[in-house]
Amino acid sequence: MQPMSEIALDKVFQALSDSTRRSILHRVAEAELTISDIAAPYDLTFAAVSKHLKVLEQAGMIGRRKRGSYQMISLNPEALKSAGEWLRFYQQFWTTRLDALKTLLEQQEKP
Amino acid sequence: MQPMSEIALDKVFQALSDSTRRSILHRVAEAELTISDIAAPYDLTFAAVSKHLKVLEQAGMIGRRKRGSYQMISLNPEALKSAGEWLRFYQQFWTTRLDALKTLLEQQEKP
DNA sequence: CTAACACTCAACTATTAGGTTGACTCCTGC
DNA sequence: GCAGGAGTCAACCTAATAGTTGAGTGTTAG
Repeated sequence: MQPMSEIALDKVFQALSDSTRRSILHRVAEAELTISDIAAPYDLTFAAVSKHLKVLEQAGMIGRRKRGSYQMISLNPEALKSAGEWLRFYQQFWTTRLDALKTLLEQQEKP
Repeated sequence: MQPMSEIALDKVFQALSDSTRRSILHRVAEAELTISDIAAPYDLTFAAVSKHLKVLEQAGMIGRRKRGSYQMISLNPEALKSAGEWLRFYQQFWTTRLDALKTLLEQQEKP
């Protein structure tokens, strides 16, 4: 998979930066839901939830499927995967640097 | 490691949603830098870079160390790790669901 | 001591985000 | 065909972000 564009990554991380949206992702990951289902547990208006879904959709993280007068919302994990890959890069850096530090310290202990 | 609080995750993902800040993280991951070093390549004022660093610091993603009149900025990957773990959870969900779907389809093909 | 460097802080501006309300559209069941 | 449920859209408000400028604080070198 080719790396995500910077702008796409902006959108994914921005979408993830709101706990309501993370909660929506969590629930949608477990089952396809209608927008009413999604909205029910939150103390928000329908329109507000609809906006959150738009943010998630424009970040490529969810998909919609029309089913009569309902829409079924489902997780699209490709975008999450890209964000995960981005982060893994830094964790790798971290591990490498810690190892280097450890080696350095060991060398100083017994020169 | 205990899971990050929702608010802490908000801050981490919010911090990651700006490409300048991701770029700063990238460079800081490779070497400890002064703030002047960090600011140099960007077409931004010093103060703007200072603000970005504040955002990263409050998200727990970088650390500062005073060294005379300089400050050395370094990566703190613990926060990135938490974000990575959060994302991995969803990728796992995805994999599981795809496997379930595949099994279902195979059962339908040869009943 | 002071000049210069390395920042930081406060104030201001413009844009974006998250939320509301109310009107509108589009299906479905009767 | 029309009433009602499912959802979207537009207008508006408020708070937060990203940026600027300019003044202020430490620290070091000469």
